[in-house]
Amino acid sequence: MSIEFSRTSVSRSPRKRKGQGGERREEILAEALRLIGERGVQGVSTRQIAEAVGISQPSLYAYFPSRDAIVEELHDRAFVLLVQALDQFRPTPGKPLEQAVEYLRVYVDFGLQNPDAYRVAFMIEGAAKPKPPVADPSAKPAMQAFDRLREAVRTLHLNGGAYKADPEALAQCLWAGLHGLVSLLIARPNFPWAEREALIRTHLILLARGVLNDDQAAA
Amino acid sequence: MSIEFSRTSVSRSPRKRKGQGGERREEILAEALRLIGERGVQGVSTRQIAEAVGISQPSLYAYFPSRDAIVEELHDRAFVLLVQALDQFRPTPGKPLEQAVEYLRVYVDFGLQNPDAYRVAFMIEGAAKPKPPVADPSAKPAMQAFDRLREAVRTLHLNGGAYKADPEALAQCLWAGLHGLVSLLIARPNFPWAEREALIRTHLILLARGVLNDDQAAA
Amino acid sequence: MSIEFSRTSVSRSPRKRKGQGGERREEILAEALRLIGERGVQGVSTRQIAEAVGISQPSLYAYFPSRDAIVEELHDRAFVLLVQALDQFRPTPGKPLEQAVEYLRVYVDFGLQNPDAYRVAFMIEGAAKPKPPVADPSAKPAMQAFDRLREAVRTLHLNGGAYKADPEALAQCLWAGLHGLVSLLIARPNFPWAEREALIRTHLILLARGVLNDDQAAA
Amino acid sequence: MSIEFSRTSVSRSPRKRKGQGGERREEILAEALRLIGERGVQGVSTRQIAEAVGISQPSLYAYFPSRDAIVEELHDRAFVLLVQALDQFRPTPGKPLEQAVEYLRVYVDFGLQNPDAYRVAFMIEGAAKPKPPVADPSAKPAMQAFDRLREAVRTLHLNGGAYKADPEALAQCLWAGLHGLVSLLIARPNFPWAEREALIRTHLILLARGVLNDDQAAA
DNA sequence: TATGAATGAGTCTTCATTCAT
DNA sequence: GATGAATGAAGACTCATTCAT
Repeated sequence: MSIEFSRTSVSRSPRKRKGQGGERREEILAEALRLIGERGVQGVSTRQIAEAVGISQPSLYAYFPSRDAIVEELHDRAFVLLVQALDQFRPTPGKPLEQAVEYLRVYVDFGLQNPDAYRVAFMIEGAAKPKPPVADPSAKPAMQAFDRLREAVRTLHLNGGAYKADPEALAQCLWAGLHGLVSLLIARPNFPWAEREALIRTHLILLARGVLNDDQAAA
Repeated sequence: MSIEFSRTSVSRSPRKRKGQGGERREEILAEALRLIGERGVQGVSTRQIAEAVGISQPSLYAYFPSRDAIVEELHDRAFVLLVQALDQFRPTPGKPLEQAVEYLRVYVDFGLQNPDAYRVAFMIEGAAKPKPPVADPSAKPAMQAFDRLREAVRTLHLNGGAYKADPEALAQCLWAGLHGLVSLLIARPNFPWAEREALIRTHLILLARGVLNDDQAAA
Repeated sequence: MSIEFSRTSVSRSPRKRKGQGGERREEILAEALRLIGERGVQGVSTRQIAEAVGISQPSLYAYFPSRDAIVEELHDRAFVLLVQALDQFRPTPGKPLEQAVEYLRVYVDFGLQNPDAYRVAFMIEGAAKPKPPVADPSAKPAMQAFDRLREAVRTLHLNGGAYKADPEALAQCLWAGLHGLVSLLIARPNFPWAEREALIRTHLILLARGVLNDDQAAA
Repeated sequence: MSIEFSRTSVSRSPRKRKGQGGERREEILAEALRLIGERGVQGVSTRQIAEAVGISQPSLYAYFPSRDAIVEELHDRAFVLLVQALDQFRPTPGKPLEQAVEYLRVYVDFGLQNPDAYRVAFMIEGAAKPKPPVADPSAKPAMQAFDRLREAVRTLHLNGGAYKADPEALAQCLWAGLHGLVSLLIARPNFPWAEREALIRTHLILLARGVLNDDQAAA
């Protein structure tokens, strides 16, 4: 699963061999993401992107107003992809906990299979710009992604029992737990990790059970 | 709790008003850390550090052979500090789980009280340099920090019961869980987090219980 | 005779007032050569070159990948020019020795009329980089220049008599003799040299006769 | 034959182990010369010299007013050494030409055995400073060295016959011939030189015969 | 005699961006 | 759409030198 987007939706007529509006744009995004994966967000320059795409440096500015705009778009798209992946999940019948583990696994797999996208989405140590908080936060793809986790928590409890802890907090714990594993696996590939499959499964069960049985936790 | 070390407390002779050997060095490290917290590792230049300290750019090179050496020292120091914080923990009598929560809380508090240090230690999206793996990895402070978590898992089980899951994997899950929360709280201060105290407590209980009762998890 | 090449004469379209593709490039090379003549290879910086050309420092890098690339191009061009000069020589009828003197005079005149080029070609005290020896050395312009001297020695003997000494060694002596005079005249303009014309003529006759009559030398 | 100087003449009392006035000075000169041989005149910094000697950078300025002063002293000393070498020559009985060849050989051997000194003396592409011509040029060691060659020419002709060419010009030709070979052998060690012994001998015979028989040359 | 500290000027090079074409 | 040319600002780093100690 690579991070190429709905290039199908834009246009079809193969008039020009190259360029063709949206395609170039996609190409730029794809190369930028690839390079970011290789060298980190700050390590990628417009020069490098342009060269990788095969266009001149200023030509980038025909598609994006600035370098940051490229990164930002990749950022947003990554969340869209994550949401898509989560939404495509269809649980296999079984115990709620197993279903939850399967669901969380989608998150983990997304991160591990799209490390570049995940990096761009969650791991850029940006200038921590005090960006004016968005008017409608839920509109931002980032929030949509978190919504899924919130729903997951609700679902778990609908099927499993009442909870005591704040469900919002529980969802945030879930997110933190997932993010911790994914980000460390991506960022520290040389760490002497335990066998990956067992590690992930152990982690997910730990998290899911924690959410499911939070009544005991708060006790 | 700032990232200054005892070595500053040693120098005695107040010969020079400025500089005084190690002081300037500490000052450089402190300002560098502060700036990194503000702008990210890659966003800080030697120029900025020098200006912040109040010395000329070349003067930095009297104390450090390169910019990376500064970052590396901050990196190592951060781990040392973390280990120190963990080692200073003295449990209050009580249930093992509560003690564990208290212990993990040290990790979280360290990260939240030293966000810059934590950033430098765990959140730099380095070029992922394939640095030749160190001869004795356990010597690196980074590993020493993880050792504490490994011991924590062992302790939990000594007091609480046998486990089924790989204790190494469990320790890694613990780390991932802690890191996820700390790194997100640091990196996304604008996120609509739940009330912090409750959030942290919920998270730590979730993790500690998960480790303590992993026998059920693997069941 | 300046060190500009025919490639400048090709570009035709006077689209841009400045730059115009190759022209800027030639300008850079010309100014660099001039400055090197003034201050030595190591004494010239990209700043100075850029200023002399009237462009910004970074603009140099649109034409050359590095400072060394400029020097290298000047180096190679100097040899090309020397070879061209030697190849354009057409002997006036006369005694072989006189013809040889005329020919060697071309070498000397080239050096004295293009002191900067000669400096770059033969007198740069490089880091003596152990540059990996080129695969086909004869391809390098430097070798082509020496080939001309080798041929000169052969020609002298074809017309003049058999020799005993190694003709390769003789050619090298010739080169050394020529280079000694040219390089000293260039490098030590303040030395109380004898009248230049007489000096050169005496030197060239000495060398040519030495090559022509080497049979006696070895005797 | 290395380029250490009359350190004997300065002081003898071995009071201080190190330093002792002149010794440090000699050490500095020696290391500077060595480094220049390795990296070229412009490639050597005061930092490197100081480090090689084992003193601090500013300490150099206790012995020399500037970096250039070090180079200049090395320059002058090299000439002194060359003159010494030439003056120590004692001809073995034999033909004048053979004696001349032996004498010129001293020059060549000096250069090849002291390439660093020779470099500093004759091959630095200095800023070609328009140094105000010295009041009494013959006082400068450089001139003294050339005097020896002038005498050599005179001696050759005293023993061998009258000459037509200007003896001063002849001496300069001799110098140029010698310098050309030595400087090229030093500067281009990778050139495919003929067997060195034969090359040198051929060259010297060529030069000596040229001077001896210049009457024919001018004919 | 020696030096630790410091620096202004300078090194080469890369950056994101603009503009006329 | 696209680009060749250009640039101000900044990047890390080295230089020879000074000065108070």
